[in-house]
Amino acid sequence: MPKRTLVTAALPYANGPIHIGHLAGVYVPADMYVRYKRLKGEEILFICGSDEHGVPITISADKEKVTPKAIVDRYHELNKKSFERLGISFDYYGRTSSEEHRKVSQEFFLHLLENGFIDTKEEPQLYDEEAKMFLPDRYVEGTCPVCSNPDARGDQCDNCGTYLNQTELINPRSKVSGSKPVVRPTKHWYFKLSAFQKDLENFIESYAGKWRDTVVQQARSWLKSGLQDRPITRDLDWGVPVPLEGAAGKVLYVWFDAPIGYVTATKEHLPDNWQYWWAEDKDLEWLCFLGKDNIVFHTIMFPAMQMGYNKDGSFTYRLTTNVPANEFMNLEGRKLSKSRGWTIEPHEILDRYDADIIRYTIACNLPESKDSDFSWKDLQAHTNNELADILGNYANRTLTFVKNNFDGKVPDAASDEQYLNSIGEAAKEIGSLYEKCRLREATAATFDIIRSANKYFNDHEPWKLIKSNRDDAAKVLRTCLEVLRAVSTYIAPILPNTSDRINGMLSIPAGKITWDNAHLALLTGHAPLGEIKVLFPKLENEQIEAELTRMQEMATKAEQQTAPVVSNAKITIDDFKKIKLKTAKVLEAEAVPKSKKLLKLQVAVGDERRQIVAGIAEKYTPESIVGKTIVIVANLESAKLMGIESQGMLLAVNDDKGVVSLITSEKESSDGLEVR
RNA sequence: GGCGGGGUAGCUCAGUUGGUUAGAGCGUCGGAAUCAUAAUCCGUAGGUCGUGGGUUCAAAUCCCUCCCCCGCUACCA
Repeated sequence: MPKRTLVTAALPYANGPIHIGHLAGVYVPADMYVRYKRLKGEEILFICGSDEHGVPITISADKEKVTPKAIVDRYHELNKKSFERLGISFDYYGRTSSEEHRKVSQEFFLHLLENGFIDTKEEPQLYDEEAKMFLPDRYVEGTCPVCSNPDARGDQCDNCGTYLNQTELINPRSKVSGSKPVVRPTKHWYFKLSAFQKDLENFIESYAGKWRDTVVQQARSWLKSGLQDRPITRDLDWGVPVPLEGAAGKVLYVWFDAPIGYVTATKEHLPDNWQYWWAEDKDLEWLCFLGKDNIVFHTIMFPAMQMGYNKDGSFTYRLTTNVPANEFMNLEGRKLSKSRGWTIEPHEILDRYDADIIRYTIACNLPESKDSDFSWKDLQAHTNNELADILGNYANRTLTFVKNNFDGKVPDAASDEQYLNSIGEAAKEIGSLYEKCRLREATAATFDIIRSANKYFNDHEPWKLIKSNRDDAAKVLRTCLEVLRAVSTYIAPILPNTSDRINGMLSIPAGKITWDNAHLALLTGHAPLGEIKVLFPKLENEQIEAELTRMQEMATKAEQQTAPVVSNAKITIDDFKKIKLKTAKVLEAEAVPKSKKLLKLQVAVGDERRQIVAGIAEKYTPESIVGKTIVIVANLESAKLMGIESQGMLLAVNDDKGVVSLITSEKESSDGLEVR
């Protein structure tokens, strides 16, 4: 069988639009790789699709009072469209809510069950008697047992950050009916991940030194900690139903069914031939493009699932042969965050910007070895200084020169083979960078070729030759045109639209030229060229400023929406009198172990001694606070923070970066005095 | 808190089996040229390689401390 490569890109979660971070981490690099391979004439299949199950989607649906299907339909279509507009050239873009995916996932589950890698466990879980359903973590709210926040979620308390088990919540309430849920035993299915410890260690070590270091290290880190069996079912009605008797209301956990989506999509695309891309075969490679948050699922979880499936020998899945995971891309120096309004979504900006300039800016800043940054000024700089000035201007000066001096026809002259061959050599180097998934370097090296072409034009001064020796000028321009044609191939993985546009101006049909023959002289003398168009108009400062302003506005708006509602209602003096503020002298202070922010203080309030736990450790050391006279709220209900009782609260000036300064009394005053 | 990754020129990033004056692109400054979207080409300046220590004849590179950023994770390696 011929050597072939399956490329998958992590399935975007259909609970929102993809953003520029996804593009940089996964889809642009995957697409560049795939397009390169196609130009090499290699057999390749590029698979992706929407990941459409899981609790966050049902929560969004509840919030909007629509069905989960309505949510995933919306974002599936939106994202699919965005990918098309960006030229991400999937061979097939599936979705995990499809009927085929249900079948494939259930078959996978049953096969693992038969092979003995799935267990069941009974465990207590909260059940909503009114809604008649078990409640997944996030469907329960209640009082946090650690910090007493009344609105902690079943999986985590947003106030103190503690991860919780839903049964730990005090006064739990169902988000579905509002009623108080009861604890009931429920059965869940577990994948025996622990059984694959040894096999996975061998698997990962066999790729040590070949895969990116960060990927191997991350996987090792998981293995070192010892693998635990993981639950693969949840009580939910949105997802792939567990195909067993007595499993009503149980669906497969999204982490289990999502990677199977790669198989499903292949099957839907090639119903009769999908095994060609999935059956173990030394000539078949499988590359998983994904972001760093996804490494564990593709190096540990899914390989283990495949190993379990393969055990009986009826079908042997190809395990991944490379996981070129990327780090994250920040935006204007800050982390991307949809909830903070700090994001760029392709469907928003593709009306204003050529997809290729976005692809190029991303390609120049791929977060291959560490987090990188996307900024509008950077987009402007790359567009104006490189795309317009180096590539666009090279095309323009060459074509215009031919138009003005050679009647707009390819000069009928021999080209400079030595120079063309040197370009062919450079392209070989670039090819090996693509093979190694060093795509940012490949991008830079590609533009070095175009820089050399500008230099060639300069050095040979055809504008002088045309007056003294027309034949020599013809040779130079013929060469420059051939180089432009070659360049249109070399840029195709990065700038597919631009490549087509250049081919159009050269009047050559796309498709006949390969990566390996692109440097050969392939034009025909006297062939007329097409209409010359400017490839990249420059981006003006005003336009970039407008984008920055727009982003600030979005962020401000998001902040206002999420900011806690501060009541503007006036309070009476009597209300204020309810709060007893007193001075207190700090006698002792120590850091609370295992906490970042907390200090445990012993304070004197008059004759009384109190213990107060305060979140000021990031700004104050225990030593620096001992002896200070501070202000506390003396009649606050006591609370437990990290299991330590706190009898009161101290006052301090806060800003968004945390506590800035304690409120102390200006003059030395004794403790226990009232503050008014 | 634990684990993993990162902290190198104004900006975005390369660079570790330790070894001559630490690299690239962009930006800066100067020059050449004028075919071209004033676009190109050549040259210049600019870094105590996060901090503090250690190993070594020699450290951006190896070891240790600490600080900062990112991801994963949560009675836990």
